[in-house]
Amino acid sequence: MAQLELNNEGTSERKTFFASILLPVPIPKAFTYRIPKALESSVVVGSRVIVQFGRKKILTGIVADRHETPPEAYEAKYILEVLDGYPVMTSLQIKLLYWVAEYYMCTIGEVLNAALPSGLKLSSQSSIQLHPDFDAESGDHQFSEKEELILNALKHRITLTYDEVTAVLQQKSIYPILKSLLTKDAILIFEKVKEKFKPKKIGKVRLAQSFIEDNSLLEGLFEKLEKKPRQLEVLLKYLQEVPVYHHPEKNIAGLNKKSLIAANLSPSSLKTMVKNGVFETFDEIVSRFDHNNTDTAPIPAEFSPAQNQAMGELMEVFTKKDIALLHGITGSGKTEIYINLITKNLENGNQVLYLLPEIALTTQIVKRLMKVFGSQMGVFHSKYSDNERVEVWNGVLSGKFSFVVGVRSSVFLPFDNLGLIIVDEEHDNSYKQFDPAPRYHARDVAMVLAGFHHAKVLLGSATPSLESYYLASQDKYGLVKLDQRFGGGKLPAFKLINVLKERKKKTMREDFSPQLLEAIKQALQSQEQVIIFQNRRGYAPYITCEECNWIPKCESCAVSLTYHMYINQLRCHYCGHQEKPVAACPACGSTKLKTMGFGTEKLEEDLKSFFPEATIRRMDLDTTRSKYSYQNIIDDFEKGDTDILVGTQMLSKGLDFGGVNMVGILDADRMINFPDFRSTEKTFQLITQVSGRAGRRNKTGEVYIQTSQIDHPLFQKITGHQYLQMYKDELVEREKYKYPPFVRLIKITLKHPQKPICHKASRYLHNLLKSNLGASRILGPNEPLISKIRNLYLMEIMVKIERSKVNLKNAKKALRDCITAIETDRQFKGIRIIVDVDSY
DNA sequence: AGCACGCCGACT
DNA sequence: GTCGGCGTGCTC
Repeated sequence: MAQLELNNEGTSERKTFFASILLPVPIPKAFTYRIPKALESSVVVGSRVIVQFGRKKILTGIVADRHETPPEAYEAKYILEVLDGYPVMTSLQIKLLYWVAEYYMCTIGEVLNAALPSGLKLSSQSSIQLHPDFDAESGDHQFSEKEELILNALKHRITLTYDEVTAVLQQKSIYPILKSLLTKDAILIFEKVKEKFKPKKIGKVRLAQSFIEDNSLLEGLFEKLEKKPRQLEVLLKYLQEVPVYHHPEKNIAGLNKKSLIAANLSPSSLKTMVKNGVFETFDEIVSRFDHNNTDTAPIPAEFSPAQNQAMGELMEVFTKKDIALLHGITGSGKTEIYINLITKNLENGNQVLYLLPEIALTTQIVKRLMKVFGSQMGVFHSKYSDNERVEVWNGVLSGKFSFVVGVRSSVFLPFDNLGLIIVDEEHDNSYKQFDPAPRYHARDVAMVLAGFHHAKVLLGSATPSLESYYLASQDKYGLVKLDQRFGGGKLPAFKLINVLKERKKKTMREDFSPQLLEAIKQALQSQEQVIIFQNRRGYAPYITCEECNWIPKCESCAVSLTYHMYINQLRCHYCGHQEKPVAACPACGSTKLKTMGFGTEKLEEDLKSFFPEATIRRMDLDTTRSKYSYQNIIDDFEKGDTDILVGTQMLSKGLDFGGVNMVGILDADRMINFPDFRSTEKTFQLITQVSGRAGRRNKTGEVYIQTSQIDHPLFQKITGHQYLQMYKDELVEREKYKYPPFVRLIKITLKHPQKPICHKASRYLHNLLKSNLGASRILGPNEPLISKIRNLYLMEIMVKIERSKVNLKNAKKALRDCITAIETDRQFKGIRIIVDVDSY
């Protein structure tokens, strides 16, 4: 009987398993592959696999699902290989990817592309080699001259990549020739796959094991080396560092090659000893994140009464709600509260994610958190290399990092047990990804992620976004306030300067009012540091000819070129195009060219001439491109080496300086008048944040704002620290004109190299949308402020959807259909349509 | 997105 | 005739 059953089992059709594979390509679906029997147990949800995609491409994919239904329309290909012995993604993560793709209207592949560090992606490169059975002398085939060229090249090089073949042939079309060689069995085509992630290794040495097992051998060694003093030195140094007599087990771990040789010992002696079998060398894989200070410090200062109360309220709120907004003014000590909450969560065995805007991350706060949380904390930063990112990813996966501080893309890390997500500086718009899809908002994704994990979310800001504050006031989120500065510090005092008046009186020196200059002088005299804020980089936003008003423009974008003096270049801030400024106007020949407007670079230069004694530095995109330059500028300022720091909005993010007492804000008008429904909110946030850098514990900080609209109502709210008032007034406006938070905004951008086609397509799309969604929901089409970028003409359409889920889903479906209709219309061939959900 | 394949003009 | 241009359609 038993035999029979066994037979049955053997002959009955064996189950074949299939897997849906996510591939990092912008195609809106998963692909079904067959799981080979040998890999049946290792292919699980979240596994990283290698598959062939198309004729030759080989890609890394992620298993999203396993099932037994064979696809009907085609024959599934086999999964070629499973990388890693464990899944690199969790099922919750995959769920999140699908949510992001759905919500932000992009493909799952695009989301995967953003989520997976590129070090975890494999790419393949096609190469050719001689066919092993190929005999050049046999004369079975005739080869053309070009085919001979390739065969010859393959005699010298074992393999050639396609690029190299192109180089050998000096022509672009290589495929027919390769095909011909292939049919003649002269070559093989294969794919070279390379793993990008390289673990960091350090070279180490240790004594050969025989010396450890037998002490007498070691004694003998000393005798042998008596006449070789250089080698003896090496041996003695090693024994000094690794006391194998008393602790023989320490020999296994060995010693860093570098530290052995560092003490002026001879590398060649060591080499000889390795050759003679005294020492053996080996590599140790180490983490790129081994912090030299693993000593953790306890939570520093005691809570102030205000902090204590806020903490209590937060704990209370979290028993009822999953999301809380901590509205704490600058300097009120939000970080201590965060640390306390993080600690509590980690003690409960939960993971914690702490999100920060990009540039706030390089600074003090990371150092401080590192002191508290030590090696269980991972840092995920955009300036990190691929290898470093893969290590953080793996660290989260393995449990090494239970706490991650990171930028927006860290919402995609492989957490499996989150207890808390903190979104600090919640209002900051760098949480929203603009350019390549997925155009996601990390704060909003974080809330969904937290929902999957049943985790809490804490949003923190001194100037909360209108959206968050509105939801908090609607009781959707808990709201906790912290409105006293830690240690009794005072909020800065504002002084508004009417530049119109000063201009009339002709008292302005370049772009500085006499009041501002006097204040800077005073501050410098009392050894205080000064921050000057101007939200525009470069020297001058444009140059113009005094005779004919000609302005140099970018050849591929509809913008004037910004003049950068330090490199004497005109630069386009949209496409990066650079050119040398002309000496004479090409329109009229006049040499009277002057710079107009001002950026940080000009302010820096002017200040240098006004205050030649002072050390002045500049912080903007141009001075912070490299990995550590930002840190260096901050460090120098903290140390007091810099007297005046001129900078763009970078200055507003997460910095905390002790020595600053005054801040100057130039050209506030430009921010207020920016044509964007958020300009009021953004200006308020930016000025409040920059002002927050001013003021020490014992002294009230001063903030000088230069404006030509001194009566603008926003200034009263800023100078009076009236967030609530701003919020109320702004909400009235937003409701009246139907803007967020009352609706969801979806921005559609159409791009085409020909202006008429772009405009026509946008009109067609507009009409389609109107008839599908109702005219009141559609705005535009508008030509954006910058109507052409990189030789593509732009048009924008805004869609407004009421805040209810049913509407949003239906609306997106309709939107999708309308866009597809335009995309497939032959008259609009080449049109690119970009959808940005919750556009900023 | 790549990258084949196919059809078409232009140049040794 | 080949070479390279670009338009079109597919990828499990």
